[in-house]
Amino acid sequence: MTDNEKINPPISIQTLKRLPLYLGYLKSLDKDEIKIISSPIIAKALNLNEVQVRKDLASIKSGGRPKTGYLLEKLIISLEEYLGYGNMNEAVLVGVGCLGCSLLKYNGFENYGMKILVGFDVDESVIGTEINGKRIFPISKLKDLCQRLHINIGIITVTGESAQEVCDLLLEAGIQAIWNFTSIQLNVPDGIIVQNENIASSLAVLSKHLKKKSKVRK
Amino acid sequence: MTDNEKINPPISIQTLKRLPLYLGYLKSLDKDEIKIISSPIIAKALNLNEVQVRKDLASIKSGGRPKTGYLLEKLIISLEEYLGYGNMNEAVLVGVGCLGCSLLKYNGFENYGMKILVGFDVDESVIGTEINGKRIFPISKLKDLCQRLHINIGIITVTGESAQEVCDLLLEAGIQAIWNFTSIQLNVPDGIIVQNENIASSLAVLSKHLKKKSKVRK
DNA sequence: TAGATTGTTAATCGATTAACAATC
DNA sequence: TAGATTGTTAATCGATTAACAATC
Repeated sequence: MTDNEKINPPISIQTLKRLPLYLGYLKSLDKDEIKIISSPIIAKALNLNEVQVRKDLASIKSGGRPKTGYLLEKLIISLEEYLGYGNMNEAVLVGVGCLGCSLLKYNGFENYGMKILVGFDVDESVIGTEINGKRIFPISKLKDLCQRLHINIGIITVTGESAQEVCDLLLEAGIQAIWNFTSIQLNVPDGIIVQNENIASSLAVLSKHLKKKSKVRK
Repeated sequence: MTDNEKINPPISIQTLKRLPLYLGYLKSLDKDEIKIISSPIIAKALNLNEVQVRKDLASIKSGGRPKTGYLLEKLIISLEEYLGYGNMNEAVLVGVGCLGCSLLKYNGFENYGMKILVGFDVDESVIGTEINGKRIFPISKLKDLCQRLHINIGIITVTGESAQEVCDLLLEAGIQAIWNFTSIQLNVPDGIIVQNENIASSLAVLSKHLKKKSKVRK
């Protein structure tokens, strides 16, 4: 453990995932009307336990005050700072199919500190075109371009069959984090993070729940 | 606890989410070549603990045999059965924007036991059109149509501002499960499941990881 | 029989929740 | 001061991992 970690223990991944929820809720409030907000109110709005909210917020230096609560504006700034929404991470996307295309078109990522610069594909018919201002390059240019642009994040929206291949290519190009939209489990070396966006897992939870309900009804 | 639960304890949500991963991996294997598969092999392929794999597979009746392992074909069938990939859940999608459109175009859901029947929107220019064979209706038809078709799942791909409104409408129409692609936390009564597909949370994990790495490198 | 693997019981680990002191 | 709220320490809960008996 480094000295830094002794003083600022790393927050849990669960807490980290909740921080954007807090931020989203706080930003939805009317800043002119509400100056101060408390953990019980946040907890109620987001269906969370109020102790959990306090603990989460305490883990970033949120400056809450006993009796008073948290200063709304200050809390928003703390969260944005912690989540790094100020300094943009740059990404490339590989696989400009149906899903890839809609991610390229989506402009909301920039609110979360990520910007997709370019796309890659093998399909001649999309290479050279622009989608939402983002140029599509042949996959042969991937390594060179990523290295030159110092890209950190690779988004994989190809089919399952080519996912690992694309992943390896991205790693060769020096990418540090992968956002995986395929249902394949990617093999990466230690230190590289893979975030899986797994539709099948979500659907499994949904449909199991439905099945249970229909059984109860019978 | 019901008698049924005493005999077949409900599996944990974590296990449930991993089942599609097992299935995907097993299906990717060559059935002609591989007849039998063991937990250490599955675990290695998916970067999981082998005890976890065994426990997960034991929770559905997978019929593994000591010394031998699991019969590949039988295991696939057990998983598909448990996940209910045989009987289709029917869904509607509300919000035919950029993301909604690409979900309508995506045909992979049917492999996971879900079928989107129709879409809804307020935008006159999309109402009446078809996307991938799915008709788009005005939102005023939502309640009637969902009730008549006995729809179970509602997919919300509208903007955050109208998300709760749409959610309430879906609940009125008798929907039992909601797949929420907005970053809003939806309020639903007990017994309704909401599965959040939260891009902001995923990005928070990715970018925190990158920040830590760049610090270490300094 | 010996070796390999499953399935289960016990131990460990981590996250959530409860209790409570500190504080404005 | 009394009441409300934060932040932290302790207790609980649930999931993962380890140990091991059962078995082919």
